[in-house]
Amino acid sequence: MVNVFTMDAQIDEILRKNQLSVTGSRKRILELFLMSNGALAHGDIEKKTGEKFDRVTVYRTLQTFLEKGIIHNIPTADNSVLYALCKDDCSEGHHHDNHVHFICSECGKTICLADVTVPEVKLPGGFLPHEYQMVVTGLCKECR
Amino acid sequence: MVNVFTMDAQIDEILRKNQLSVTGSRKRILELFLMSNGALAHGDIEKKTGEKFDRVTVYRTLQTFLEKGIIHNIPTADNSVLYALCKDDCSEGHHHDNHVHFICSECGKTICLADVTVPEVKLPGGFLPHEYQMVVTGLCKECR
DNA sequence: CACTGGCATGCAACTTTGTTGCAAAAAGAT
DNA sequence: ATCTTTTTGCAACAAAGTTGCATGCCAGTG
Ligand SMILES: [Mn+2]
Ligand SMILES: [Mn+2]
Ligand SMILES: [Zn+2]
Ligand SMILES: [Zn+2]
Repeated sequence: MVNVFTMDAQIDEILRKNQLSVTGSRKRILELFLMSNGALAHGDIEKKTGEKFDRVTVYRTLQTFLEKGIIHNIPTADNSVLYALCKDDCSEGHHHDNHVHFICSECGKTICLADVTVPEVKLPGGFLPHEYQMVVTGLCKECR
Repeated sequence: MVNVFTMDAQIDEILRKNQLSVTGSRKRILELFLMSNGALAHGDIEKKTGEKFDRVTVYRTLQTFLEKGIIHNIPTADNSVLYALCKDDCSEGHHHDNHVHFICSECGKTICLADVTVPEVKLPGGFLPHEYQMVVTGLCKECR
């Protein structure tokens, strides 16, 4: 059971820290990310907020969160775009979410494995790496 | 300069080997993959084939190639869907393309690093891994 | 608490991307 | 050359994402 009081305060703090005005849609969408232990797609958010907010507002809110470094997006092999909360020390333009992502092929859930760091690999000469990303598919705890 | 004669024969062979009838669109799209050293998006193919084939045909051809294991798709953090040729020993359903993919943030090219194998990482208890995928962003040889 | 400038939202209209059913055309087999 | 099966193009549709603009709400000021 999640403590609603502290979550509300947390949401406010995140928005303030990023110099964003505290609005209904931003609070709600941030709440959804905090409640979910996994990643969310645009469609998930639309479903969970119902008719409360316009589709366009959801797009713009996600875009804003991305730019501020509140969320990061996750590479997937299909065309789906997934977003997940960043750790505390991510900031505009500079992310530290170099952790592995796990996608369950059964339930479809995508989970940030915050404790599993992406290993760096040696590249052939000429390539100048900037960021390493890793996605593992398989079965999650519940589905195996 | 690419030898057109051998490429044509190669295209035929690939299609035959996968029990696909040899048609104009399949030949042309396969040719594009063989000529390009990187990955292609649906949009790239549409641009390069011009008005020659219907959009729907391109979608269906890519779908067929995917199912047959002629191409594989590449995870990306944005919403783009990328495809690249599989190695010879890929077959329907069973891919061996466990190599790292490099995306140049300057020119946008995506390259299969066929010789760089994706490292396996140790996951927290409960997760049952099936496939590991890795994407590296940075600057390619030409852009650095 | 009321006022106000600037930012966020909703709406409408539009573009882009992807899907489906079906008839015509092309490919492969005999 | 003829027949059967597969592939293609077209049309219509559905889903996903974008843009401009008027209205509404937020945060700061007095
Ligand atoms: Mn993550
Ligand atoms: Mn590849
Ligand atoms: Zn699962
Ligand atoms: Zn480049």
